[in-house]
Amino acid sequence: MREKWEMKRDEMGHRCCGKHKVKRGLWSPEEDEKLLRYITTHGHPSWSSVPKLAGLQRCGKSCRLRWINYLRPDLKRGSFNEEEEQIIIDVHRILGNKWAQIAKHLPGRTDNEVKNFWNSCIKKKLLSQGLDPSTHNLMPSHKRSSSSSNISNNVSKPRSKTTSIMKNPSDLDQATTAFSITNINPPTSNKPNRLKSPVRTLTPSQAMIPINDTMSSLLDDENMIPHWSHVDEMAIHEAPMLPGDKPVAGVDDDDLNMDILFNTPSSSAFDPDFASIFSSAMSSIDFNPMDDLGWTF
DNA sequence: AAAACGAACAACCGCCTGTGC
DNA sequence: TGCACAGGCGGTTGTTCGTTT
Repeated sequence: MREKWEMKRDEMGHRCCGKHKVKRGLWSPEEDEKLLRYITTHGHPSWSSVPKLAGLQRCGKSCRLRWINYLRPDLKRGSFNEEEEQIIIDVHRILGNKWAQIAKHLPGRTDNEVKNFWNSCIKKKLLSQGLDPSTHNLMPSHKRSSSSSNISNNVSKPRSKTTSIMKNPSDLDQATTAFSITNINPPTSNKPNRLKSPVRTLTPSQAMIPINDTMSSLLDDENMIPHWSHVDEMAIHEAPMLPGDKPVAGVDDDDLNMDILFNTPSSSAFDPDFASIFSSAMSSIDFNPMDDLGWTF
């Protein structure tokens, strides 16, 4: 039984769309084609006007979301590979649930995709390893009882550089790099990857970015650690500009800026104590929960 | 074979921020 | 300064479909 307010809402349409009655739910191929055709020829100077001009009974937000998450030609479809997974874990450790920021480091991936992948896959992996997904620290119950886990194989790796690295906040990018975990992935599941949505078929022009070559070029040769500056460049330069697209500002300015990270009060998902935990953990000579993760420095 | 379950992903909702007036 | 609007973002819900029972 649907609530009255829900029925009223459907009659009235979206809040953002005023009185216009709009269609909701999954997009049909016809709608996709209309939107794709309109955006590729006219761009999207104003999303609120796109539905009307494109002949769609959708709200502007819905059109924007559909374009960003599904129709954009520079999107990369398919499963995340290990390098991408590692990037997500590393950046998430620094930024928290800033999916849009994380997605900027993964060319062709959307924040929604990253978020879904995190919630459906990575989160469970971390939990299965006794790691708190929000802090990436070992949970208390696992701190000294994880000997059966493969991550304990690297426990005795020596600490070195990171302590000094973290004394200079401007070196966050290096710190991010230094925080790369090796061998964090649990044994692969017996379950095969579920097929992606069968609705969309890539045309040759939408061919996949050669992720292996691309990503390997972003990795430090010895440590398989991403070069963040290169990732940023990729994110900016590989996405083709389309009509109506605004120039993408360099992410260097705000993404990995230590001052912002540690001083922004509005970062709700970001642990306010992270800065102190982070720095104390890195400078501490005593117990460091990260030891259990096998850092490679 | 069919129902139940669960994983993956698409889409929506509400809030926040930036901008123009 | 305050308001309205559009766009962006993160959290959540809904849908689909493969797997298990």
